[in-house]
Amino acid sequence: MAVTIKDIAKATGKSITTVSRALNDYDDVSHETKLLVQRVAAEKGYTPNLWAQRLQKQRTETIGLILPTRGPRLGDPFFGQLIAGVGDKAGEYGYDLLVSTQAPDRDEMAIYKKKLQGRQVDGFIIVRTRRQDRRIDYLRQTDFPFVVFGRTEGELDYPYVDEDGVAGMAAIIEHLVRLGHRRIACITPPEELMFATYRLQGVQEALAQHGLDMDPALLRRGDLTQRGGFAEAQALLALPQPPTAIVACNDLMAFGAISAAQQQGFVVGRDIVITGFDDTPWAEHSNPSLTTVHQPIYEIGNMVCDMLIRLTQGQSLEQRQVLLKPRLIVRQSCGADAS
Amino acid sequence: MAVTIKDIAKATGKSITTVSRALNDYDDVSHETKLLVQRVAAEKGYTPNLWAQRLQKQRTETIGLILPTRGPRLGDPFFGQLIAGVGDKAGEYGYDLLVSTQAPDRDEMAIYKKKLQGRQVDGFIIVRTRRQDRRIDYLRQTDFPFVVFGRTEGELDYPYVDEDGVAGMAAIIEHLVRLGHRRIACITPPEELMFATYRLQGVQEALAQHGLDMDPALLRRGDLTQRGGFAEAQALLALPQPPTAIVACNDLMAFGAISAAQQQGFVVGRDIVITGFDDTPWAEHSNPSLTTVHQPIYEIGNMVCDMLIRLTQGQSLEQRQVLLKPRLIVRQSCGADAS
DNA sequence: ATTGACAATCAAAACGTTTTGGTTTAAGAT
DNA sequence: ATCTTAAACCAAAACGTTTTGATTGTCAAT
Repeated sequence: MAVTIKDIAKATGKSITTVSRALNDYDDVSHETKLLVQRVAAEKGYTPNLWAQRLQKQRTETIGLILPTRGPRLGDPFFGQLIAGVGDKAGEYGYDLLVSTQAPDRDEMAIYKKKLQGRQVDGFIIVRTRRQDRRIDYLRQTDFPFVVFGRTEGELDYPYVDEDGVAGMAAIIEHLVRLGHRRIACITPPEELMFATYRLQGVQEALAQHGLDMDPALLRRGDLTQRGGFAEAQALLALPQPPTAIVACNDLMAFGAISAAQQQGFVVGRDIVITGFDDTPWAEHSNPSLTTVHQPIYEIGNMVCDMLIRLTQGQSLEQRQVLLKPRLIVRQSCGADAS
Repeated sequence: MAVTIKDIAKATGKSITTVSRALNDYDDVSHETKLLVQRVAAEKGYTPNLWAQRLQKQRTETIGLILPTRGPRLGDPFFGQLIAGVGDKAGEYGYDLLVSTQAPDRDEMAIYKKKLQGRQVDGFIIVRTRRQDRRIDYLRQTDFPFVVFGRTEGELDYPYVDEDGVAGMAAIIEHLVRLGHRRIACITPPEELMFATYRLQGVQEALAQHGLDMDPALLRRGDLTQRGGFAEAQALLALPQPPTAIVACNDLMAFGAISAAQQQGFVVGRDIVITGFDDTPWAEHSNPSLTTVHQPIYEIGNMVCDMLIRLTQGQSLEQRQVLLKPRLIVRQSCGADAS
């Protein structure tokens, strides 16, 4: 059936030891033997059995990514780009990417435990961090390699890559205040997510710096989906004193808010301005194009994967903790000209 | 370090054979021994080493999904939903999902070969089929399990799930013709993709049934991205005799076409109508909401994964080849009232 | 007392590969 | 001729688990 190292040994007249050492370029195997073994292996289509290798070498060369959601929410381009970034970098190193989705009937921590205790992955990438994140607590407690896209509350003594959401949202608020907006609403993510805290903090601090208090009625809790953004924007626009600006904490919710505004006859960018956060690939080409904060999700995927693989290979990281500077992208949804 | 079966054997005073058979519920192990072994294993946090199991059992319980693209294009909700559908179903069976990214260039087959020859997966899910698809040719030739989302040219003697793109596009054309449109443009996918052929066939046959020929100037080749749809719609709208309707073969390109039309001052749904295909989660909430053909990508992901796992477990499939009936979803982008 | 059946357990082999440490041969130095 | 060294190769053990087939002890029937 499948070609094994024994088949190559038989065909070459060498021992399985020599075949193995020839294929792995040991210096105590002659050049002639190496060429012979490698030729025969290629002819017969021999590929090492990975399970046998992993068992013997006690290495998996596999990255674990457990997506903290399931179902159609994975249509959110955030996840697609992240998987792309992680997957492409893992592929460069010859590592595998093991993806799991989180079903509601399955205990999240059980999945982590099973893969860790079964030594199925060399490390995990953690995404969409919560303020108190038991995933991170567990991995620290077991001293198992991981890298985080995001941060948590408390001691940040683990490697992470994050974008400065405080500064990003502050940049948006400052831009809107400069445009003359004083009644600014905010649609935030679910509060257990750590980035919700940072982004709201950025909004509130920037408002305070301009002597503006946020009217509590202008603070809505969204669920990161377009549908959620649509619903919250409808509620905001129905207020006795509706906002002149809606600051959504991610692009998806901003798209939903734009739809809600447009359906009520508002011209977005003139009658009301709406902003997002992420700069998903779609933001530039939507109508109107979306003002947002650029977050290089694909590149972050590359970075966290690179860091994790280096960690699992015993290499030191040049930077253990990276906080990316946000970049404000001004487009039509806040009134800028098409560009 | 990690708890092995030897540790449990030592702690229980039983042989490793008995421990294994107790954990795997063999009927020749006493109930008392089973309880003892299972208790000790739980206390010590024992999880079997998966590589050892896979080596011994010659089973991987892993599904291979090699996404035929790289980089930010994975932000396309098609891929996110597919991964969700496959991942959720794999999780239900306790199977792993191994995701790789690889553009369809000359290295593509090397990844398939490596995973197949290394017995790293039990089977593959193939997506975004081409008219001549060397992936499918290779898997058939090697008699390796796979299930396809889509079809190819020629003999369809493999298990697949697809949606009837001919009928779906025909339904759109008929709807537009009924609305009075006679100058209908079409933005197709790259022609090597098999579904491009089916969808264009649906367009052309439906037009012919109404005595309409497609003006070659109204046939544009897109690349499935929003940006591509934008560019093609711009070209179409710049024609001396622009179309009154643009039929895009996927939602992303339709969104791009909508943006292009709106930027030129057209009211989509009144001045021009635009349709898509997929019914991505965003189609309903965009502005205007998009008329499209529903394609249950998440459910298809479930189905192909289910079929593949059954195949790898030696079960027969109730249906080896599923052609889903399309469902036309009429929304505002073709002039329907908001609903 | 002997034999047969059954419950329960266990040693050994197996899976495919890598690594450790041993063996053999040939060449060069003494 | 003898000893040493280096090149090249190989047998055995190892990795952790599962499966096969053997063994042991007990009980019931003859």
